[in-house]
Amino acid sequence: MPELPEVETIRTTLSEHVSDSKIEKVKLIWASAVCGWEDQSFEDLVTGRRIQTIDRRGKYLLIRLDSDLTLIAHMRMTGRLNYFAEKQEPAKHTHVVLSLDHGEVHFSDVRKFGRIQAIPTPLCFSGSSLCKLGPEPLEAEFTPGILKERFGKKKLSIKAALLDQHVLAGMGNIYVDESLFQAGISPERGVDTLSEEEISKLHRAIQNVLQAGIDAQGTSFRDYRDANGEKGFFEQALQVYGRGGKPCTVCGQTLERVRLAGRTTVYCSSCQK
DNA sequence: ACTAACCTGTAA
DNA sequence: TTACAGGTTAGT
Repeated sequence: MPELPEVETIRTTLSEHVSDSKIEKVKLIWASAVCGWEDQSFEDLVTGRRIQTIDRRGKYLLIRLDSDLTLIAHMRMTGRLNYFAEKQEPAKHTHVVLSLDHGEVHFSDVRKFGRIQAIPTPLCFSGSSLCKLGPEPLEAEFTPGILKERFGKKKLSIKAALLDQHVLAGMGNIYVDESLFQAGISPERGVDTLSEEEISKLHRAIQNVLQAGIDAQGTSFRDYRDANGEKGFFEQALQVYGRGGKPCTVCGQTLERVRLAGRTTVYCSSCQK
């Protein structure tokens, strides 16, 4: 489900409620959703800790606890983190309940792909999947030159390259298709065929689209909700994702729907070359 | 570089 | 009944 804008929205909406809260109790309804550290269980590590801040890296949430512990959470397709001010009976598909000194956080996930892993903070970027992630697309250090460098001399479609979290962190199927549309580049193009100008255009499109997604609090095409259970409204702004067979909003031509890099891909063969 | 696997729900 | 869904990983 969530890509960078959705994860960022969960981060901000959850932070508002839980910063400086103490986790008094951990209830595991489906224990495989969590992972402890070495021989210490998730419950033992987390119980009694205080939540400090929440960071984000790509599509990962980093929930910083005191005593140098971090919870690395990934929502995958349908994961949710919800905050409730009052004690709640866990809804269907809720796997973990964190009882705070005020309120509760519920982690739920219909498809059971999402995970929350407890790890010592100093090991966050060396001992986890975070260490190999590509650059953060909205940070100042991310330039067209860096994007070109990340593509290297790979022999990949631009669609596959942008979906690869080691190339660039945080993009998923929605925002890749939208960025390529805005840049006027066909998803089938090989990364090695892009000119400097096209890479610059793509760089700008990526930043525009992701920032617009954050401003709209994400895309709730299906399941996505923020920590308050609210939908995002970027769906209204989608130009291509989910619009295969419909007319292009710019030129009116019917949008193509193909399978690329294992994912459904929608684009306008007239506007995107 | 592609496919299957991990899961459940929904829509065709 | 089948195909497909916002993701990632481990296999060919």
